[in-house]
Amino acid sequence: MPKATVERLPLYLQCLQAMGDSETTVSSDVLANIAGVNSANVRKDLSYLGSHGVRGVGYDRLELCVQLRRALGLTDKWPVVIIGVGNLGSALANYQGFDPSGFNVIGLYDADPSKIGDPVDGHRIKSMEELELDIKEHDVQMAILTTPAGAAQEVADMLVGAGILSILNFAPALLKLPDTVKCRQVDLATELQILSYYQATRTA
Amino acid sequence: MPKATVERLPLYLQCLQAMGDSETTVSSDVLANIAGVNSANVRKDLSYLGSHGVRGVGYDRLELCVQLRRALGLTDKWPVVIIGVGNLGSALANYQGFDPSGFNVIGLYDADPSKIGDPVDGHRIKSMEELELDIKEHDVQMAILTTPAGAAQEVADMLVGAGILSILNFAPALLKLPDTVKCRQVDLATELQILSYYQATRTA
DNA sequence: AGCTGTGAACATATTCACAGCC
DNA sequence: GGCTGTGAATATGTTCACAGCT
Repeated sequence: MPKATVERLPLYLQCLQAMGDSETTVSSDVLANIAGVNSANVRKDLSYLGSHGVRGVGYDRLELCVQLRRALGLTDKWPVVIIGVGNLGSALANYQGFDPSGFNVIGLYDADPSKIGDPVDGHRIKSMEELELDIKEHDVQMAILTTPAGAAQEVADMLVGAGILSILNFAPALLKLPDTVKCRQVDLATELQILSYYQATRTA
Repeated sequence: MPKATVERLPLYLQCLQAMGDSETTVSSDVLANIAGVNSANVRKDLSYLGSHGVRGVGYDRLELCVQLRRALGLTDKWPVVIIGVGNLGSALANYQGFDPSGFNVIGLYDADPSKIGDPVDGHRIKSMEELELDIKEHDVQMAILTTPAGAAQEVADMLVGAGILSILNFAPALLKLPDTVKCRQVDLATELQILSYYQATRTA
């Protein structure tokens, strides 16, 4: 499946879920409008699912959700760990969308001994030693990194050593990782700077 | 400038800044390695800056930083507002990277009357009425949206009405905006789901 | 009539490969 | 020798346009 398509599938899923149960059927045109994409693009993307829309009608909304979830590997819940329980880590820990999206936060970890044991959204913050054990015990493959930039690489190395294969990195630091590990970087400064470019170009 | 290039410029800037003052000169090869990009790609990207690297030597690091910042429209600081001071909004308010990145948080706003006046990182949370006034008074063009999903569209409409032209949206909701307004969506569930796809494909 | 699925056309992005300069 | 800048080649992504099904 093309990279560009993979990156749009969650968007379609989000659109379909947001529509609610009012519609049983959705056309590529309607979905395209909500998602802000060309309708041919939607059809081509969905064709990779081996999806079967009905000509003259559209796609069955619920069946399409199931197919999207299957294609994205969301049939079972992935266990994930969150490392670094500062403001951002706490914010993510409190996020209510993990479960419906297909993920299960199994633990929060921090290097600061004074935080260990503190409650956050039904969890108690655990130590880095426990992190390594938990990853191995629960076969965790995905980690969310919300440490300060300075600690990110060190933690990442440990995660990789423990068997983590996918990292979602919110720390403003570029990680050096083996290419067996997939990483997505979410960076506030980067996003704002991209907006800045278009904002500046507008007036120029 | 190509969209793909614009989205890489902040990355280069981040790499150059992270290098510190040890190097006065950088080759496309070195930068490419740190950024995880092909070196021809780096050179082509930088050629849009009207940059002048020196053959046989490379680029002057500091001059390149200046050129990148200029190209991204970061010569002056952009005033930005943050709307929705929950966990995530607080996390962003405490982020130390705004100033060096070229942004200046001028205010935090929340719809919840019980929060108004609370201190967060040197600011006091203000009301939505003040938001509208502040935007007009300071000519603010960029807003960061960290409200709950349910409130996002309503707030966005207000922002657009007040004159905001760029929105960085962390709320898990797709905004319907006039096409004069540029929006970037940062969505945790989406990012994890993309990782899920690659994680699942790995074993399949 | 209304929609999907898809080949063909087009557009964008990446990489190669090398001439040209320091 | 070592690097940049860039045309040409390739790869990827998007959109058009329409045949084909219901």
